[in-house]
Amino acid sequence: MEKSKATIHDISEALGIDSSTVSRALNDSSRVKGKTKKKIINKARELGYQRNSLASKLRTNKTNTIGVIVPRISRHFFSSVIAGIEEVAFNSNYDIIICQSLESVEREKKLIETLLSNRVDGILISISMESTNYDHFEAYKRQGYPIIFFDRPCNILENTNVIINDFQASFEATEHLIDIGCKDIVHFSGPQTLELYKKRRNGYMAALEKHGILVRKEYIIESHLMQEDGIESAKKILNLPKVDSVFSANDTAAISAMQYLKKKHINIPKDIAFVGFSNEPISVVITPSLTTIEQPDFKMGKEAFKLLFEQIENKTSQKENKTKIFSSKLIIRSSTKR
Amino acid sequence: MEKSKATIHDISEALGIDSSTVSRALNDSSRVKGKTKKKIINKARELGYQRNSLASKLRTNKTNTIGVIVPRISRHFFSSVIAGIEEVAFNSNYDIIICQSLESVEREKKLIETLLSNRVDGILISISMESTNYDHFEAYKRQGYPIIFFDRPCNILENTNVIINDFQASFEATEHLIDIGCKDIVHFSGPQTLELYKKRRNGYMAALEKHGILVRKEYIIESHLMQEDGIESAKKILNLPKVDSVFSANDTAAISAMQYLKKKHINIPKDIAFVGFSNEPISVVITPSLTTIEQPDFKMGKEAFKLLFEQIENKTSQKENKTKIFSSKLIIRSSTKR
DNA sequence: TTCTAAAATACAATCGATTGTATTTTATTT
DNA sequence: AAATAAAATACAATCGATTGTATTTTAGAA
Repeated sequence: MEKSKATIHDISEALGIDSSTVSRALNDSSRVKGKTKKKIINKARELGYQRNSLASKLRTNKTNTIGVIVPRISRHFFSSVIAGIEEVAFNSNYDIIICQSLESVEREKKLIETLLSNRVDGILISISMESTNYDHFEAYKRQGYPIIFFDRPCNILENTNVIINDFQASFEATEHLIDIGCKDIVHFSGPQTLELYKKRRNGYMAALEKHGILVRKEYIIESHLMQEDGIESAKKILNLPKVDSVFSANDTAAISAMQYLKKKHINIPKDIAFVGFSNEPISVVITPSLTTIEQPDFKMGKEAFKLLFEQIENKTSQKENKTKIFSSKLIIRSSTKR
Repeated sequence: MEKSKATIHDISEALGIDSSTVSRALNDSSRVKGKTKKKIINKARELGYQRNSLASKLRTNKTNTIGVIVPRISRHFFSSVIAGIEEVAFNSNYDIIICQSLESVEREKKLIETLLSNRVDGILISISMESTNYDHFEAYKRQGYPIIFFDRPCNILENTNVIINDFQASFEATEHLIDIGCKDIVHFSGPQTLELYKKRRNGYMAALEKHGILVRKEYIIESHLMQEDGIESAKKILNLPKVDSVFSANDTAAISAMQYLKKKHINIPKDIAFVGFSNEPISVVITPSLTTIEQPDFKMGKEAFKLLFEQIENKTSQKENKTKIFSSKLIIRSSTKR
């Protein structure tokens, strides 16, 4: 009984004014004039009226809502991107639904289904590590459904990605290690199913090649780059003939590896120097502080929303690839100071 | 054109079967038997049918969705609580909408309005620091709207909170400092509008009193406990006559204060010992590692959802206070080792 | 074969808001 | 006062799915 909310029809009845007029009044239409409008608004307040968005969205076939899917919300990079998205979305009068895939494709697919069944106007997504094929994305894309990928791009036709120049960033990071005199450089790499990690690995390899350093397969350690993977990778390092530095494709793995090695009395950066990726807040707090790559997270979020917004509003340009590449910045800290 | 999705009526027409039967078939009702059901399901797949949840929710007046509002998703404690909520929600076939208030009441109110207009079945919330009065919550509560508070409780009548024993935890934390020989203990406190911070402060004071230590007002430094507040508070410490330790009501402020003091060549824990609150991942990485209080975040999330679920399903017991208090655990690390 | 019960499916109203069109009211002009 | 235009408001269909009730079909019994 208490749950039954007042509707425009209750207001309509109470005032003897048609519900269409009530609707227009509440939407501030010019077709209802001041006096009537005021009466309606007052009555609405009196009855504790609150618009039923479900009905409204159903009727108008527009939700003014977008879905945002990230691997995990606790990652600083992602929460910052979300902050950027929210800022612009708020100004454009869009709501956002935040979801986390937890790196599982299955969950990712289910989330997309849910978002679509709720008829969000578009989706911003950073795909999960588990995603090995892009068929489902391709299907949405083909239907002309507005969807934009950020950070972790998706290489399908006519697709829009918002990314950084991962190759270049990794190249610079690796070159920085070479500059300080490193030769035996390990790379912590992520799943090669993700374009992102391929590019980071390629950047690493290109830097080695440029400086005439042999690329050794066993010096590229692939994992999911989670905390526990960092420890495993650190153990593997200790079994390699000679290692003087690590370029990790993310901070999380770098940091847990550093901690493991510190416990084993290995001096960082003297014995092994470290470069991470993403500039998680933790990287400045750890001792030694971690050299890493800063991404323009907030700006990426803003841009991603803007591009999605364009796709939503002018249905025309959906087929165009508008990939936007941001540049990142190497932040040099103690973990590479010799 | 492409945006116009297939509906049950399209399936109905294509097969010459009434839409009501189609609806039942897709909902796996026993009123439609195997052969018809199969035909319908196949056609649905063929047409790329996808249920319109908006219509369904509107009709049934049930969304199977709850809203979760936290101050910020990037806080480890909150993202862990959310993980707990999601786990149980998933099993109960509920969707969750994650929102962040960013500690702003205005935003918080707007979020609640949006959630309600989308007719979520209930709300889980950890209120913002800015919230000074609970009128709006009281209103929902009075309407019998299912809403449960976690971590940061809301003291209104017949309300359910999922919290830890903040008084006890703070008492123990402070006593631990006393145990290691501290006497001049500063407390970093949060806004006293929040019950939570009052309790933490009271726990601190009670411990001092128990051990015959005078409570000095100027030793209680109140702020929003953000990163920049930690630095400000650290500066204030340096102006106090004598300080041998700090009990901070959260890790964030403790950590930024520690970093500031380290730069000023103050030895932690020798000169000043530190205890934080929440066990953020960063607290174990910083040097020295931070003694802090671990909260059962994941379990709290699970419990919060369960209680909300009960309220949603048996409308009867909504008026009952079922506050659940979890116990926390002091984790002793280097920042208090002498 | 006819009748009856049960099984299967169809009909039609409904959820709450929106919106194109129609109608009524008001104001203006002659 | 009548005619007309403009302003204000009412009517009714619609969005897509659900569901109580009614009807038709099928199967089994007499």
